[in-house]
Amino acid sequence: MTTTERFDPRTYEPAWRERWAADELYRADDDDPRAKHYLLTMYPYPSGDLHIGHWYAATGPDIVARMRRMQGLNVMFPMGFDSFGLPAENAAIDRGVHPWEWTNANVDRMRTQFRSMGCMFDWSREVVTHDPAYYRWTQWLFVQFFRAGLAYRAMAPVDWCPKDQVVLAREQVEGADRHCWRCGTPVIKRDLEQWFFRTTKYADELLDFSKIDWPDPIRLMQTNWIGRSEGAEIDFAVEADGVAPIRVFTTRPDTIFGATFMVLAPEHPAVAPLTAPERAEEVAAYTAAARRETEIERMSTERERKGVFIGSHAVNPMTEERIPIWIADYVLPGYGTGAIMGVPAHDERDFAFATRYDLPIRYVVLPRGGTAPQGEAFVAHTADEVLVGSGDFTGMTAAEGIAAITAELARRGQGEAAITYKIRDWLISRQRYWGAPIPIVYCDEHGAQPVPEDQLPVLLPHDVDFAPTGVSPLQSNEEFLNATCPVCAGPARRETDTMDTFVDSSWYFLRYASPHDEERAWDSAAVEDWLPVDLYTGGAEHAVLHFLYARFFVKALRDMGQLNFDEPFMAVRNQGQILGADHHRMSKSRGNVVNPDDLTSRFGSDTVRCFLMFIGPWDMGGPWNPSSIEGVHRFLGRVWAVAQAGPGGQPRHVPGMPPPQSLAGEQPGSGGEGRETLGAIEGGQRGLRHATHVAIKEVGEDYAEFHFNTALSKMMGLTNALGDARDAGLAGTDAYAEAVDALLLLLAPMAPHISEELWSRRGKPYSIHQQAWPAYDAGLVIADTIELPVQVDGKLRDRLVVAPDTAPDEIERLALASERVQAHLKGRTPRKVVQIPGRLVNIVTPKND
RNA sequence: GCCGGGGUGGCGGAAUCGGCAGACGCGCCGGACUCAAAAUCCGGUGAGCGCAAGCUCGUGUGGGUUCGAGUCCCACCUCCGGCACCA
Repeated sequence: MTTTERFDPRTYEPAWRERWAADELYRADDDDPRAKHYLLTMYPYPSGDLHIGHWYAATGPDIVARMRRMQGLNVMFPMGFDSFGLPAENAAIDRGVHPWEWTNANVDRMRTQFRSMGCMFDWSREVVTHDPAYYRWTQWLFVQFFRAGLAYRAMAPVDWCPKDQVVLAREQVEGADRHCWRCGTPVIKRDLEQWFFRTTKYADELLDFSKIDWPDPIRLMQTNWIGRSEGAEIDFAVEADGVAPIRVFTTRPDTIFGATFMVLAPEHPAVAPLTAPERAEEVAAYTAAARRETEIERMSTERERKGVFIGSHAVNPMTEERIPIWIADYVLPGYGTGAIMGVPAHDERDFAFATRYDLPIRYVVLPRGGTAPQGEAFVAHTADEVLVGSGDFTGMTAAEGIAAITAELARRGQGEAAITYKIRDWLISRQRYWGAPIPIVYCDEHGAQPVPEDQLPVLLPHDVDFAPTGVSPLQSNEEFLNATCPVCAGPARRETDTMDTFVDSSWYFLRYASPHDEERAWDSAAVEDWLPVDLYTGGAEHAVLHFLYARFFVKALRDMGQLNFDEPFMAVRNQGQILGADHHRMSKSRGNVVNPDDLTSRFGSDTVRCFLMFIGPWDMGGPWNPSSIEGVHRFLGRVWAVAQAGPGGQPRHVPGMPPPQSLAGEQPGSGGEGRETLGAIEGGQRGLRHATHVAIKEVGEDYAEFHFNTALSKMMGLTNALGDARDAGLAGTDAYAEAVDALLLLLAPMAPHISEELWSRRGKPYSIHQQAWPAYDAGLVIADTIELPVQVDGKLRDRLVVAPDTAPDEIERLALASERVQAHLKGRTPRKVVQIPGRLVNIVTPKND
């Protein structure tokens, strides 16, 4: 060994990255005999530059991937780009750059930036969704969905973003003001013919999380989004010739005796035939107003619960009473049957409506022995409510009433038990250019026909007019428009909408298994070997978008016989979001985006990685505050020093860093007596080995649980112990060498460069990233002595230092013998002594008086 | 309004099958080195009282259970995220 140079990551980091890449160190081989392990982190949208959030999101799973590989698994950790999407098209409109050029330039730049992170991505499997070699198969999948009846075209009231000039999926409309997820503009409703995927078919199965290990918040969000409600559908006859009974949905059939009116959504098909002539004008005005109103305007009138009586009556099948039929926009056309029975006594919305329009309110379910409340609806529903004024059903509990009334209606053919869901089918067509064209042609004779599979991909034409007009730019290209009907070979028109980019990302994780296959979307053997993904990481903001769509895709493809598993991702972990220093989401417009390049050029990649992992719990994120990055850099500098300390307690001088041990053992009060690690050093090599093996155990456990911040703090602890050991003259010992080797191996996943560099300098075989993960010795994890706190009445009064296996009787004797304990006992005899083995002793004094 | 997650030193955060609150780091104070500075190293650092030994208080607020509560229970306050009239 020669004199250690100054710690400067810039001198070795790029060289190691080049060597790893040249050696294809991270390539996942299909034929590798070790157990396959598929670890995936969400691929990014190529917006232009990598920002600090990308680093944060990728470093966590990279650490786990590296550890798993050291633990002997054949790990695949791929990366790619979700490269279709609106920003590319907006760049074309704003700057006149073609989306193809813009996107390719961004992908190239971000790929380079990604490589500077030192992640173990297997770039040989890269997937880029705007590549025709990829979207060919996205289109092929659409055709399979179409043939399976899971893709269909329908006229529907849809959410339309007036700024982006495009329809949106329900999942892409956010907030109380119903704004576009991308640009924030409030959406409006339009009736348009659109393409849908039949996600509702899988509503029930999507509620089943029993096979997967996902974060509770995501499971809850999906469960709420799917919104399963059990109840009944009930037919109400109407007093009008030739009009069928109106079917309502309710979760509370037990309250039917309190149904004193009916409300239809303004869009309900029975409104027209049931509107009395004298009410026609008012009904038309109300319906037109409801159609015209934006969601914001509807919100502002939310509490008013306005509606119009349409002049007809229905008959309550239980009371046989005539009840008026109203329309109101608080009844939604797309949920349930678009019609409700109004039970004002037991529903707050119905109550407000009945109060406004002076409709009868009749309480039919009450607490046992209770009386009707005044001025409010009674909506409680527990085992303690009973039916009143409900004919033969009076006296039943609410639960019994639900079952009995549903059964009676079914017996009469007037209803049945029913389940409804909030989830709607996924609207996937977009009136934009930069996406995979929907592979459909329209023939006058044969209607919508899928493009034959051997004609895929339907290529995006280069030459179109990007100006947003509300119809797809593809309509401006005549050559693209004209097609041939696959049935009759006659002239046909091509579909010009493209697919939602979430379709691309609903199967990209399958493509990684065989990314270069030109014959099919994926090689079944490879997919069966690698899939499902063992562990997937990404942002929780995709809870009801990507995370739900991907599950739908896998279930649908399973039923088509294309896949043999039920869930795409066996385990999911969500990272938190790094916010700007201003506590707002990072965005170019806010100017709060942090560029990692500035940091890496100063501190190197390892420091930035470690710092990001040290900020706090990985799933929490938080506002950007780089103030403590220097501390993490100093830590790596200490690792650099202790790993290269020479034997004989004479650490080498590090140029630029004065010898840190210059005071050791000479200056009172400066030798580290206050250090917690001193106990370890006093125990000599055994103490250092104890510290080493505790670290091996705990760092491994922390990594596996994504607790990177505490893992790093424990490695700091081991490094400090090494510093003390060096200062105590242990630098040449076996225990010291073992501790340094262990520290480097533990650090390798988080700081891959410095660990490789120091490993190499210690003359160890290349590469540290191919070494086995260290094992700990359980015997060495146990300390020689433990310190037991001694409390009197729950307050700390003294400490005992004993061997871990000291008998309880002996501990009690020692505790009671303590002078400080005796001082607090003041001669009293303890009432009892509580001992928690290995944790503490508490001496309880007699109660006063 | 409904659902979910949080509130711990000056700061980021540790510690929850109830058991030494504040690990680790930042910042700050003091010291070593230096002509000086930077860098580095060593020590101190929750608050109050005390010369000290030590004592008291202290995890959003108010109650409770317990030998013992940041952790459990009840009632609140507050911040963040999700949903948006779902019958």
